[in-house]
Amino acid sequence: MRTGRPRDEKVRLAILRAAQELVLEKGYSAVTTADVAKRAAAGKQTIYRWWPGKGALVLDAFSEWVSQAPRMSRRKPSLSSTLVEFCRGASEAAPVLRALMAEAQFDEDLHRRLIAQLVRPRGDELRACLADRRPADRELVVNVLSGLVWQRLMLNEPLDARFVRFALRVVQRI
Amino acid sequence: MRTGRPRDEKVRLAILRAAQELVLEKGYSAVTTADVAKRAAAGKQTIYRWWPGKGALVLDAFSEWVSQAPRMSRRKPSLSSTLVEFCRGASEAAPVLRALMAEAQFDEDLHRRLIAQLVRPRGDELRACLADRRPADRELVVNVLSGLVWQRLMLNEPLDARFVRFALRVVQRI
Amino acid sequence: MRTGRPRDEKVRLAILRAAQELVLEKGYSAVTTADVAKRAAAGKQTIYRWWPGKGALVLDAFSEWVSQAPRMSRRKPSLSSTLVEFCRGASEAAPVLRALMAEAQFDEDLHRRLIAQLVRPRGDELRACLADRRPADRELVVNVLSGLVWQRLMLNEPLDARFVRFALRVVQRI
Amino acid sequence: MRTGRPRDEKVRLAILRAAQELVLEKGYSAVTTADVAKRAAAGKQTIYRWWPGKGALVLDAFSEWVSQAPRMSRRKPSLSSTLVEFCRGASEAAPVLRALMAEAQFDEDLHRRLIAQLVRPRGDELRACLADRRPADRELVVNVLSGLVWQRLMLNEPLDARFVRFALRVVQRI
DNA sequence: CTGTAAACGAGACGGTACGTCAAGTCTTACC
DNA sequence: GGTAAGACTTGACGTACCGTCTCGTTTACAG
Repeated sequence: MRTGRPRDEKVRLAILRAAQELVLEKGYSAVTTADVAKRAAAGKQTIYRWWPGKGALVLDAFSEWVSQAPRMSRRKPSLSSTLVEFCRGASEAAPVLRALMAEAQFDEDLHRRLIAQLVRPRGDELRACLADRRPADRELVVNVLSGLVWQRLMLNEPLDARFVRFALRVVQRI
Repeated sequence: MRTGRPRDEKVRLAILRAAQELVLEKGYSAVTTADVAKRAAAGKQTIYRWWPGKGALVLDAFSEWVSQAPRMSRRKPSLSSTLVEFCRGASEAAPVLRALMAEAQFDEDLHRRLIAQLVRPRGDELRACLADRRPADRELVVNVLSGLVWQRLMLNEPLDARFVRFALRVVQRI
Repeated sequence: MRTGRPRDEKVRLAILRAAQELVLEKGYSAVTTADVAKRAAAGKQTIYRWWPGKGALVLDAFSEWVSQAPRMSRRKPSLSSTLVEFCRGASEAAPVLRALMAEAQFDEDLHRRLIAQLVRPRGDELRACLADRRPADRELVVNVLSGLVWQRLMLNEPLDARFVRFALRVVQRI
Repeated sequence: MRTGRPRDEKVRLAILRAAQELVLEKGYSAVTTADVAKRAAAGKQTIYRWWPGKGALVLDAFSEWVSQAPRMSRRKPSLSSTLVEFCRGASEAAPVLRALMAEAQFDEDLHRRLIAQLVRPRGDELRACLADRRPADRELVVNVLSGLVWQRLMLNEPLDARFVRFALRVVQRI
């Protein structure tokens, strides 16, 4: 049986919400774990008990945010609509995504989490839209598309409609 | 006319060499400007007088390194040989490139320098190999290739021969 | 009438024993209430329910220890033998006594407890050996002797036989 | 030759003054190194560069304070006047002295500093007043007097005129 | 040859974030 | 209501790195 005081879900949510708000307000690098604790009316120690650092915390905060917009559609979505939606989300969260990917370059653990929580799921979504392609082609397309998107993010170029058309044109050629 | 003591070229080179050595030995994030100054038998101030920070310094250090292997060939190189060479270089310097691109996400100025000194030149090299393609296609291919490479770097996946074959296959389809 | 579960004497003793052991093993300041709880297989709350803090707990732990060596002698003991015994005890427990007196300087409540449980009883023992002196002299001697001992403790100087001779010489002069 | 930027005397004094002021205002344990740094408009690191911690800093701050009241008298002062002066100073600074002696019980280095900077000098002053006594007696008296004073401090009892008379009576008997 | 002005090595400095630690309180389920 | 377990808030701690500053010294060029 589990003993001791159970983890307080309200505190967990308050921390995630505070992290998200602060990052949106001031940007990733201007936020400190102490700021988040303050805003969440929590102790710094509580944050460090459950997350290894700012990166993993912010990643969780935005992972939950993404998950709150569930993909309900029962039917297989089209590639183009998925890509549009994909770029819209990435565009909104661009500063956070850039910061997380950057931080992950300095932090092996965060790198793993980032891939598992953000990179892979998005790849899988794309893959799901390409069920009718041959497996080898599918990987090609997924790699090219996500490569284009991440490059665009890191080079701080817009992920707009023009980009989506560009990407789709590339894919049709393959 | 400029008066005062002129900049000491030996010092400049010692700093660049020290930066390069230390980054190769301990990795980008484990090196501080103070470390570089110490190793180069220079003062921290001398570093900050000529570079805005660690990022720009390391970028310069590795730009010079890259330039030391000049592309001598007078004749237009093939895309595949260029890509092979490209990946070989990127693979060797992968940890530094990852760190610089990451740091650039937090530093507007470094971001500009990185694009001007590393990203754009490499794009131009690729473009030069694609002189026979239609301009629109050329951009497509350059984008896709550099997207694939940077993604590979940031996800810490190998830029090996298998990857080169993969990339070339993609390009041939376009 | 008292309701609810009565205080568990075994727990009380386990806590006191754990506190004593740990303080002897690692020293007062290296021990935390959490450590004591762990060793005693008790909860931190149980400690804080019955003692205001580490200081009072350790004081109790060592008060009991001291009391376990009860002074049985029915006849009035001599000053010199009392002093010898006094110094022997103080010497053994010196680190704890130093720490408790130190802690008491930052904690009003512990200060009172320390005086009531350790300082005053020892003064009274001395007083009992000086029944044949004039009251005013008696206070003089008690003050001088306990002053010498506490000073010796706080300055971390030995309370050895040489010191006892020294102290007795002082007293004979008064 | 001394190289590098020399230590800034103004900063050193600002830190000592800030430490002294804050300790007098809020009491030793309510003051943190960060507070002192803030008040002195200094960096925390600057404090830790020159002092091992709060204890040594406060000790220095009050050592200087004591030294600013120099004993100018060329002629040998009387024991009683020295003792009066002694008690007056100890009485004023009582809270700080108690805290420092307490802290020193947990900190070997501070203990040494405290003895060298405060305990020994005061003992020497007393010794100087007892030049006409036999050496063995002298030590006796010095020990008894300082023992009485420190005990009085640690037990938080007043070092008033009554105490001085008491102490002098003791000494005359020896 | 001499004065001036910038470069330089050394390292102190103010500032800020970090991650850890202990103290004391609170919340479960069990007894 | 006592108890074990352990999560919680709070706040000090000491460290690390950043970029600036302030010394004394060195080096070129100007007068």
